[in-house]
Amino acid sequence: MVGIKEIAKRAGVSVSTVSNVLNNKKNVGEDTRQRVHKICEELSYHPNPAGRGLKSGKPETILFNFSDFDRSFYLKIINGISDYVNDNDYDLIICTDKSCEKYMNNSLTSGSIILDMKMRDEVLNRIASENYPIVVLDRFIDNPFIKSVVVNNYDSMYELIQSVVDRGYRHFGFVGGPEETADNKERYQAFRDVLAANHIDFQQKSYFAGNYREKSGYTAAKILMLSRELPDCLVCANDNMAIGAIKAFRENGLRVPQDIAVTGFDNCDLAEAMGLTTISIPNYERGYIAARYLIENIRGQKNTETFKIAAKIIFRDSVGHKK
Amino acid sequence: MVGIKEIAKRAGVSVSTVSNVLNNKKNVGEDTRQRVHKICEELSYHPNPAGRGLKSGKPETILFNFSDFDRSFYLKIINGISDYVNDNDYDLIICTDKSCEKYMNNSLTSGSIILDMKMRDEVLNRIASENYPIVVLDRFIDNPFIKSVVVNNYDSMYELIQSVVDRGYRHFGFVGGPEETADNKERYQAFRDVLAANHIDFQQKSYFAGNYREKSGYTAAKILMLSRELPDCLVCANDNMAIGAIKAFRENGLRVPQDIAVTGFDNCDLAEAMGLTTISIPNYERGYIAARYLIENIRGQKNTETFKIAAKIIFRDSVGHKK
DNA sequence: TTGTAAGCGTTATCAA
DNA sequence: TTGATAACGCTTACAA
Repeated sequence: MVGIKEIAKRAGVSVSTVSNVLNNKKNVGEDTRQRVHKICEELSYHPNPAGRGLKSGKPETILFNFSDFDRSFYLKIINGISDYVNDNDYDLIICTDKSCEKYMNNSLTSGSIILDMKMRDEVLNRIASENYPIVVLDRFIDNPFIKSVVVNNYDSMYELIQSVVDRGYRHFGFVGGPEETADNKERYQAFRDVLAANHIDFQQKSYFAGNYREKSGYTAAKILMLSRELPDCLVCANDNMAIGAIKAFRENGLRVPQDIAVTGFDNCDLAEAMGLTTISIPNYERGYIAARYLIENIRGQKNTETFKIAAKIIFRDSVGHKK
Repeated sequence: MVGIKEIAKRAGVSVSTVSNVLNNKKNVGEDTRQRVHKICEELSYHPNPAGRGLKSGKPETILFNFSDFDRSFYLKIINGISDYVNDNDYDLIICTDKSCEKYMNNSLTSGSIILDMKMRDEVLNRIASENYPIVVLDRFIDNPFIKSVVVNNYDSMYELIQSVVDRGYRHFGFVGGPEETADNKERYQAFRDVLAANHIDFQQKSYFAGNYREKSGYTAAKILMLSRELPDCLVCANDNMAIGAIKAFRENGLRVPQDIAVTGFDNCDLAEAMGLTTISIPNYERGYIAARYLIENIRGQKNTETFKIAAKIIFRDSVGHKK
């Protein structure tokens, strides 16, 4: 592995001069600069971030952490993060599991964006500091060094369900996501609040606990079909589960929306093809904004007010009009 | 940031003892071991990989590099890599752009899996070495330290097109991917070879150059519809472009497959919903296998024979039977 | 304008 | 069973 010493030797200068060239310090002669650059080029030398970070603690790199491979819109979030980060001359590394804690220190990365729910709040509270800011997606943490970027789940879900009620639907089922997650709680609460506001009854037996995966929506629908009376409309806390439910209904000869309407949340790639009524989350923008706040905070700003992203309701064929 | 010194001080021992505890050396007293572990726990201390890598050069971490966010099956590849890597007590970091070269050295990572075509062969040839093995996906590099894991594009495409010919189709169009990529070349070659074997004429004007994005398939179809005579079947080098083409056809009132059949390659999420006849690449397995070979080579094996993954043909409604 | 040397957090060697 | 110390690749005072 070619290092700074090798470059220095070949250029006939000291390592500090090479370092100065690479860090664009002005105290170095033009000819020396040229020579060093040329040699670095030839040997395709890249400073080792390990050595660099160890010393200076300013590793122009940020970390993104996620782990749910079933949620394909994550790629859009990564895309948004990646674009902002590149435009601002930072690097991005992504970790997909708990081991990312090892990289969350300011000799390797200068801040993190966290999406993985497996990363506990308490751990983040311990790691976040004056010189290691963190941005969390889809949850709220009250900490002066952690900024939350969340989707406005409540308002958009409220509006969607109210529209469905306006179309004449009165009997609802609900398939929830992981119960401890903030977004699931808000989506469910909005759903319940609309029903209450419209004096519509909802029984606990019509609630199905899922995990945001397609399979769990499929299973919920199968169970639902065993019951005596089907609801008019099955509200799902995300698209994957809604799609699973639609598949189950169709397999059993039920028509969507004539026999039962279905709604989702996310507007994933498949939602359009399946004709699913859902709520569109601007994922690219979400990543972009998260990266922007993180880098601003790394650069000294202290903005940790929670940011709420607006979502957009999209009506498609999976909901009709009930006379 | 809490480091080994802090732990040593609190435990009343030297840094080397702490290091020995953390690396499970046997030359340390049981009580000392316990005490050190307890303190690490309390402070949630993780050894800094920068310092560690710098010294020992054995950073149980591998790197994955990709950058095309439009290809959502990449998540499945990452999933496969992640699972194998975790099962073998390695860590995974992912880089999405050229800056990953910085992390491709054995003080930070011990090997890489490369999917991004923007990473040039010559660069990889320079980086790969005895103690930095590389696995490349979807391309072939002849280097004793680089293993290629590729999809058997040719055989599966050949079989698919022959089946389409068997169903009576005789007039073909082709939408290609980036011309320099190996997979596009093989898919196109198989296509041409089937036509030749069946004495079917193919004119250059029926070839459309795309870039694997949906938009380019859409555009190709739009252009195609301007020509006097439509082919019976439009063969696309991947699903995204096939889906773009189908959308364009439908917008113009053409029915698939009655007016024109369409085939893809990849079996992406949308393919099923769109009823697209395509070739299924086992992506999870692809990632898993790539990670397996990489880690085996890191551990001293020297297996750089090219590995070909079999793909599976899936007939759906986008191809019918031509009388 | 350039070079010397200390120090970043860790592991490895060797002495105690 | 432990501890002192050099070394890893790099940056940064500071000296020349």
